[in-house]
Amino acid sequence: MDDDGLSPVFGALADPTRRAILARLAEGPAPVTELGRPFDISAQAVSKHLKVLERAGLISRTRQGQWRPCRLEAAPLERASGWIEQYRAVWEDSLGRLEQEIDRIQGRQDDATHD
Amino acid sequence: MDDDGLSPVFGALADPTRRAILARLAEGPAPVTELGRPFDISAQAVSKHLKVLERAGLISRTRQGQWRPCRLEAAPLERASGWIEQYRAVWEDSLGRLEQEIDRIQGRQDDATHD
DNA sequence: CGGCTTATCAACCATGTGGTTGCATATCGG
DNA sequence: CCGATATGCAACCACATGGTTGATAAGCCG
Repeated sequence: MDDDGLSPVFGALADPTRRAILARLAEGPAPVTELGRPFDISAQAVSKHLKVLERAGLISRTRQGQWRPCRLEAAPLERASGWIEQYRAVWEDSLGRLEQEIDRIQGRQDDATHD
Repeated sequence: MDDDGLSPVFGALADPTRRAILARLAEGPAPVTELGRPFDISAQAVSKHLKVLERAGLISRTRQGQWRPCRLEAAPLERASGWIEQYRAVWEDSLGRLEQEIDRIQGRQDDATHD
């Protein structure tokens, strides 16, 4: 199967808390406590979210005193975007063509019945 | 929380089988049996994948005789792409700037210690 | 050293996923 | 109506997720 590591990336993106964390991280690195502040969850839950993001390669963590600042790693986002962009033609142009195709096939069935 | 339904979409994308199904569907509608043919899984497993895709709004199913042809619905892909594209600047341009920022902060700490 | 903050690890629980098998249903085609 | 095909539903299993609480390690600061 063609898995260039996109599954963990999309999986990490499939959670609003993690998407919000990435949004915050886009403005610059931040330690765990600050990342979790907006959410009504424990620090441990935040830590688990970060682990998911890290396994997907979306963030990297360094040590700085007792803080572990997280940094956004955008490369996986670029690959994910590239995958979706394959379908840009579908939603921009070919979608109407596809629908017409279906109508054509269904129309042919109608012809066969009432003729 | 800002959840405009992107979580199910990314969740559906987080599986290589489902991504392959979408790839096949991009070429046109197809019934369940044909969608499952390339994979070494049961028809029921395919059906469950399709249910996940359907709940995410990525496909729609119609009835045509005993077949239930699936059709790709690209709108959620467009929204997902839009979300990721927010970060294009990060991986295209600002990434280096971000790294420099970190180096600057760390450098300032070094200054404080050895000065 | 002792205490505070930061952050992670471990165990637990409920739920979803990804697969299976078995059964039910619907439709075509004799 | 009967049988074959296409598809869905339900139950089950193993495992991951997303949350909790409790304990623990690592750093700062007094």
